[in-house]
Formats: sequence, C-alpha cells, structure tokens
Amino acid sequence: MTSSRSYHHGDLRRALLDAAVEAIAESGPAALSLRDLARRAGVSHAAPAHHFGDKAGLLTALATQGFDRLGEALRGAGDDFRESGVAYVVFAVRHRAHFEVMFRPDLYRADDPDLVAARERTGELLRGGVSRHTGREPDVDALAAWSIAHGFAELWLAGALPTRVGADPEPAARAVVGRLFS
Amino acid sequence: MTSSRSYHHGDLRRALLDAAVEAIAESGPAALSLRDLARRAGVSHAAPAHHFGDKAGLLTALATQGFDRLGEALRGAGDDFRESGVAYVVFAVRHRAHFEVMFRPDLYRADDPDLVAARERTGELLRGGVSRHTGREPDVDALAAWSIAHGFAELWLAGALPTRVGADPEPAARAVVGRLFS
DNA sequence: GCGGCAATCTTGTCAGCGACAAGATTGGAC
DNA sequence: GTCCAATCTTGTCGCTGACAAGATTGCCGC
Repeated sequence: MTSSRSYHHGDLRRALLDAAVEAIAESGPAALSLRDLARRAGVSHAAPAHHFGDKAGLLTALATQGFDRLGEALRGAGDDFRESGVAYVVFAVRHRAHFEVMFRPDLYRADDPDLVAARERTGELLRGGVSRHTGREPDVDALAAWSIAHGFAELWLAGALPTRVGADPEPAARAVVGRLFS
Repeated sequence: MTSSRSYHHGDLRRALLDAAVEAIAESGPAALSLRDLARRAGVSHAAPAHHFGDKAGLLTALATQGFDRLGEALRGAGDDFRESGVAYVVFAVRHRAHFEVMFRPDLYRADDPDLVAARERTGELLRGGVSRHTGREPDVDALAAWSIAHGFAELWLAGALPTRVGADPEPAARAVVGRLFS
C-alpha cells in the first residue's frame, strides 16, 4: 500500500471492495453509499466511478468475487454431500456481505460476462457435487440440497430462526441438511 | 374511493401500500422511493410521512401485512406438510413484493410490536404444522421443512435456478419439498 | 347548524446521494 | 525527456428522505 497522501491510491479497486464488504456487514446492502466507500478509502467522491462505472458496477464486481469464493469454499469441503451443504451455510455467515449481494440480482448487472462465468462455474460445482452423491434423479436431488442449504442460510442471516437454535450456525446446519436423504 | 381532487385522499395508507407492492414488483425494494409512491397515489411528496413516519415505517407495515397474509395462505393449505411447503413457495412467488421485504429486516423496524406479533403468529403456525406431522425431533424437522421451502422460493425469486425447472414453480416446488422425509 | 379541534395533506427547505463533465496529477512507454 | 493514458479531483445537477410550518377538512359536542 502506497502513502496515504499520494495522488494515486495504488490499489483503490481492492480497497473499495473491501470497504464495501465492511459497510454492508454493518448496515446491509440497501444502505450502501459510494460516497461513504470513497471516504473510507480516503479518496474523493468521484473516484469509485472510474473503477466500477456506477454503483451497480461495484456490486457486480462484489457478486463475482463472491461466486468465486463460494466455489473455493465448496471445493474445500470435498465430495461429501452433507459437508458441502454445511460449507455453503458457513460461507453465507462468514461472508455475509458477499452472500447478501450475490442473490439480489436487482442490485447489479446479472448479465455481466465475468459474473455469468463465475456463477456458472460455481453452479456447476454445486450441481455436480450433489448428483455425484446420489444415483437417481440428480436434478431434483441437487435442487433440494441447494434449497435446504440456501434456505437455512437466508433464514439465519435474516434473524428469523428461533433463538434456541444457538449462536453457532454450524451444528444446526449439519442437523438440518442431514435431514435430506435420511 | 373519494374524488381525486379532494384535499383528503380517503384511504391513502392503503393506496401507498398498494403502490409500494406495485413499485417493488417492478424494480425491487432497493429502488423504492417514497416520492414515487406519493406520485402514484396523486398526493404531495410529504404525505406518506404522516401515515408511516419514514421509509422504514412503510416497509414495516408492508412486512407486517406480508406475515399476516402468509399466515392465511398457510392456513388455507391445511395440515398436510408437503402442501404447506408448496403454499409457502406459491405465496413467495405470487406476493413477491411482500416476501422480498419480510426477510430483509435491515429495511424495516424488526422490533415493531405489530410486526413482531404478526411474525410470531405465522412462525408458530409454521412450526406447529410441521411438528404435528412427524413425531420425533420436531425442531429439526420443522427447521428443515422451513429451510427447504424458503430456499427454493428465494432461489426462484433470484432467478438462480436453471431454466429447465420451467416457468411454473409449483410442480418443481412439490418435487423438491417432497424430497424431505422420503 | 356551528365552533373548534385534531387528523390529514401541502408547500418549502436542507443535506446526502448517484451520475456526469471537465480538469489536475502521475506513472510508464518509447 | 516527452507524451500519453490511466487515475484521481473539483464542480455541478436532479432526485431523495426527512423535517418544519402552514392550509384544508371531517367530525364531535353543543
């Protein structure tokens, strides 16, 4: 990172994305402001426009990054179906900001080539991992597995779950996801 | 409905909520503007403030309405577990605007008394309906059922599902939800 | 009927935001 | 060493949410 008083920031694009993650984690994607990100990064209010065009452009980049990182997390979970589901939930909770943007296509440009590619890669991974596990009707099985992991993650993030589920999502996620194909 | 040129609107609160549903269905909750709603209802830009205080107040009312209507939809589905899940998904798709607000507590006041009451009522209904169906470990079963229906609905609304699932969510939802406890 | 009151709606204003335009600064290619 | 393109700044505009103050009207008691 270069000196803070230099005219050129050095790595503003990354700094803005990091600041966006921080801001979204604090107040949700709805309250995100480009000018606030610029302040956090110590640049002028118009600097973000050069790297992302507009707000949707920044969120497109964030969603793309999210799909890529979700892919890594799923690969790290191995072939086991249940662990993939748990990894999906853990990713959503640990990378809340990314996750909250990824599945709100009204916030970004869903037809952006880079984003489409990242989403396809991770989607294929998701579908393949499940249909490899069970023999018959892979489509419905994959959809069911994706749905249950995604639903649990969304409900957890929304704070909709009863408090007795506990503070750690992982054991609850393992139990819930395990109910499939049992 | 009173004459459009009268000083008092007559039923502005309802008109604004209806307009909000329309606007959110068109462009998502992020693009919602109180001034746009006022224009749609034919009143001045400051009129909404009297009924809802601020934007969060309006969305709180919309979410409350949504939880109540989801409760009605679930009651209409009867005691059958699978049909409850399908009804949940159908509600999400048919009342997209309400659903999209209900599970985004960062958009409204989640501690509002009326909202909390409506959410509790529907939540109890959701949990009770499922644990009545299966005998053992009702908590995990209820959570799994809620998760799979909620996840499928969210993925459908986000446009994340492969196109071959089809244009009608109901048969796909029935198949996916049916995978639980099978 | 009618006086007054409270609910409802209007006009006016302010700061913050996203987007755009035009200019300043700088690193690097040649 | 010069020039160019990438990067960042300053300035501006219309839109938005929120607040303040005033206008209109339905309604209740008498």
